Amino acid sequence: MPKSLSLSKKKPDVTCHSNPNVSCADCRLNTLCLPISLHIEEIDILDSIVKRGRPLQRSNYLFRANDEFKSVYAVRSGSFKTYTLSASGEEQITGFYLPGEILGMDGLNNDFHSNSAVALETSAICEIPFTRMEEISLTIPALQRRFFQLMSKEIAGDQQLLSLISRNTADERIASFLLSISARNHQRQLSPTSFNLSMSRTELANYLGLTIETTSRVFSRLNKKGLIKVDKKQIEIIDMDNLRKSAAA
Amino acid sequence: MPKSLSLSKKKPDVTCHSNPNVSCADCRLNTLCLPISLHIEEIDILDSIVKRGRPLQRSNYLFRANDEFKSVYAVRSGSFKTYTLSASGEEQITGFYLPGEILGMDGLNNDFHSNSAVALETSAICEIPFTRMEEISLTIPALQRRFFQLMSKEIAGDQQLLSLISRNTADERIASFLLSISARNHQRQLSPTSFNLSMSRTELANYLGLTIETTSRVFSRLNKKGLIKVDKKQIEIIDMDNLRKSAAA
DNA sequence: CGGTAAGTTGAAGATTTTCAAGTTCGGTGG
DNA sequence: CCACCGAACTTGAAAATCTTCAACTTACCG
Repeated sequence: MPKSLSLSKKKPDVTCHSNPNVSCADCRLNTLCLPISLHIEEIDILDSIVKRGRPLQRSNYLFRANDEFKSVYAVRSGSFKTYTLSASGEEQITGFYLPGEILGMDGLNNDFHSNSAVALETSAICEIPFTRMEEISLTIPALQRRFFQLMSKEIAGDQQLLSLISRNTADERIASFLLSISARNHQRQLSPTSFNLSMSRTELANYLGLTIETTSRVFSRLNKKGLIKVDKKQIEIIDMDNLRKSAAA
Repeated sequence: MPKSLSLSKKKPDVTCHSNPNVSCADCRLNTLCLPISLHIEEIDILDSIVKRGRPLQRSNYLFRANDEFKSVYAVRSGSFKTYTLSASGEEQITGFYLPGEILGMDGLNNDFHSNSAVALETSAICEIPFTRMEEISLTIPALQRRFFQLMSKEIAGDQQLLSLISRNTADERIASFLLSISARNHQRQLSPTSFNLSMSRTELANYLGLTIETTSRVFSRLNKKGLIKVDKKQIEIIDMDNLRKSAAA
């Protein structure tokens, strides 16, 4: 996806969030990401342990299930999916992660990741070594609290998804999903009505507990009803009010 | 809510886990609960902030959605369900909690509980004031880590449930659920093959994303197949191997 | 002992899945 | 630059599972 890709090289450009030179203090995502509610000195300490690597290409793994848990990761640009394998070995997508969101917290349970994480497009991440973070958390209570919050939010998100899948129809699930992406884009100063889905229909179907055919049919239906305009992965929300009603359930 | 108020009267009976006088160090659940991997001195510090209250009766609330978040709770005896309300106001049960399990972590996100928690039977709990726990966590790294682990486990559990609901048939869901209860009982030195479900069919159906009728039919079917013996809420697992196969998917 | 809540069972209906056939897109090589 | 190939997606029709509606039985509580 045509997001950024600035491959460093040139002068520091603090406006571009995929630039590996941008510190947490300067990062335009720091109102969404881990640093929320930290003071500037605290942010600098956090910043000192963050590793900023080169971008991952589409379908590259950030970590795999059963990898040793060492770090959590903040999405700097691009997007990721995480998935677990079900008892029978099928992929179950557990989340999509956008810039400013944290992934990898599934690994704290027993020192190994239970999920795998894959880049859906060219993406950049900030790696936060967990042991280091734990150490500095002991001296920055706000950071400890923030991390608890993030995990709690993850739980809340999973529970909401659970409710969505277990109580709502296919149309409602897709509509809710689109509204979720819309809202998350809005938080990032991106258009809430026009965006590009970085995941395939298959991945979306999997996430929402549907088949690809049903998912495809729902997109066609919402398109025909005039609630959204679908052009492959490019989505435009035409009638937000009625899309909300479709999601309501 | 009728929390704390430890009645403490008679002589300490360390064998009974619903006795409010049992300290963490003596509690027979301390290999499951928060104290895992803490040293004895650390357990004593943790113990000093734990409030042990009188039992809650069936259908009493431990906390309600939108209550201010103050504490997390360890189940001492009995059992609880937690639930959220969906967009349309329907109850979505998010978990069942057995002795030694921790609930209430949904509240860290924004200082208010997103779930409500209700006793399914007469139950006792240990209340752990969260601010106090955060404070002592700063001096007991193992406790901080343990709490991260518990939250991570909660996430893993939710994701597994998600996968179960979104990929498995009604029979598989019920079979998996029974196996889960069986395993958790086993951890508590209770019979893994004979136990009493503390939740109603309606609650179980809700939790597994089914209707009560389907749930009832599945119980009848598993009973007829000779995998389990159902007598109201009393369940006996007759053929563990085939029950596992039924859950496999 | 009666009344209400909980659970069971049957039959019809509905949504989603499965199976199948196309279509479109995107990349690759000629 | 175009043609070709596979992957992704779309659409239709049949099949399956689950839900809904309904009637009935059983259990629980005062």
